[in-house]
Amino acid sequence: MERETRVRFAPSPTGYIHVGGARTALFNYLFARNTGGKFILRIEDTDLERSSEEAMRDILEGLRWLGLAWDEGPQAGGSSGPYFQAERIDLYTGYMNRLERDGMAYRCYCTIDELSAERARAVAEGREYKYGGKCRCLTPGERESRLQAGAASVLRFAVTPGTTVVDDMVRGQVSFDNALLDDFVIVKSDGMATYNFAVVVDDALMGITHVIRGEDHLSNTPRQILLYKALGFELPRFAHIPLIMGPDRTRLSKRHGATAVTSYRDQGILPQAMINFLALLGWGYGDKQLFDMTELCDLFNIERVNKNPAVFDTDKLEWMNGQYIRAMTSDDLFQAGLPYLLQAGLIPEEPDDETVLKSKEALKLVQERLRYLSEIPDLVVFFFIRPQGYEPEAAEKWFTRSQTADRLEKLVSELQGMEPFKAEMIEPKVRNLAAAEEIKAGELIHPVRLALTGRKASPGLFETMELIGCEECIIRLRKAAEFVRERV
RNA sequence: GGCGCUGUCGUCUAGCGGUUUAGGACAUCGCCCUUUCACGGCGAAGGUCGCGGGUUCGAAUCCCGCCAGCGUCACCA
Repeated sequence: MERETRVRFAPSPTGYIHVGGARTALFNYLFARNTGGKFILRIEDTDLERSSEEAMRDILEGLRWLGLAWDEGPQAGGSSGPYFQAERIDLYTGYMNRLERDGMAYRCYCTIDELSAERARAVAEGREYKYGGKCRCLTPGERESRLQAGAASVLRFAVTPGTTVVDDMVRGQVSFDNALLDDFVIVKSDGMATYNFAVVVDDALMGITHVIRGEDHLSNTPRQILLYKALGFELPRFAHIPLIMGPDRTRLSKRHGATAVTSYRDQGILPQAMINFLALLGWGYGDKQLFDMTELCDLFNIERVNKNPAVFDTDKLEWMNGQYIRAMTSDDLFQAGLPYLLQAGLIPEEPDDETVLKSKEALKLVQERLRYLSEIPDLVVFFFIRPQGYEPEAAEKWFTRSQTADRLEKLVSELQGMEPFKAEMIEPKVRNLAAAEEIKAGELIHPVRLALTGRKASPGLFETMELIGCEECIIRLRKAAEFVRERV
């Protein structure tokens, strides 16, 4: 029996969660579910300067919204905590000391100023900069005297010559010459472990079996492998997934507009659509385009992740969102649309049954034209509020002749007292009137639509009329007739 | 600059030496449906598979070189 797979998503709470991070989290999640393993969330919050409570909340909220539930981590608990790196710092000291004692790491007394001067010099001379290993050659005596003097120091890992190969599940074998790695810092002068050191210890202690992360970490991997070996930890499998880029093919950033997961939520992207879209960025399964989470968990396979970076293009996301919106039940659509109706002030905080019913009907009528939930208010206003004006372009076309006013009024008398006021009964009335007037149905339908909705486009006219209601239709038709007369 | 990764329609991708006149999806355009807008259906356009060599009877698929893009080179994670 193989060891249970354990993967982790380890964001640092230095900013909101963006689509790239979400995609990394998703692939980890899918891998865990696919292999029957555990998905762990660890917060890398050791950079107190840049970490914030707010970013933390955004990350948790974003993951939860996407449905990427973590098996272990903040608010979920687990037996390999703590899950905040800031609370794990004591765990590192033993390992630091061991490396130093075993001579695999050494104290370096070079100051930041010295080093940056050295680097500046190298850059000025067009050489590449690499730490020279000056302090590696300190004699025991020199070390002792610096220690006595209480000089500040960092701990550097003593890289030994050779080649380190990363056996990557998506990229295959990638080898690095150790000579190109300088003696990197593993403990900062304040005693805190650096990222490279901390991840290794954390991942090892948490029993992480597969490290799935962005390709930007690939070049750090040989250093980490060296550390795993030095510490005697079992190596995890690595999988470096391609980066997500902006349309200009540079790494996606705020510059490219909306990249925050929560901003898509606010625009009314459904989490299922976001998940589906993200999954298809770097992964695919034949010609199939639409996958729900269950299918994804079932079919996901890290070996099928492709190596090339993908451009984040929301066209397809919008289409997918439309697909998912159309697949919603009336109740689900109402629940999802409610915040938008509320925010637009179209319905009260605690709507009565009649309003709820009407809202559901309205949403049903616009369901197939939605791409974002945020489009809802604009598409349904006229069901709730009498039009305040008419789209000029449409008025120009349909509201220019006095006959139109006559016809609108004739329709009013047709409609008066109609009972029940149903689409299938309204339709013949309108069509018959058009016939009687010897005009095509459209010639009447268009002005009526404009009169009732103020728009040139709307859901089917007869269904729209039914929902607006007989009385209100009559009022609107009369107002429009009046408007036309004044205009001509 | 060193190192590393990547390179198939505008975008996401299928393709793993022959059944490929390179397939699908989004976007675009056209037609149909139709009271409008959508939805849906049908169809079109769009790729000299980064470029150049080679291997092979045969290459998008294998090899080499080049070019381009990206990533990474911190006491940041």
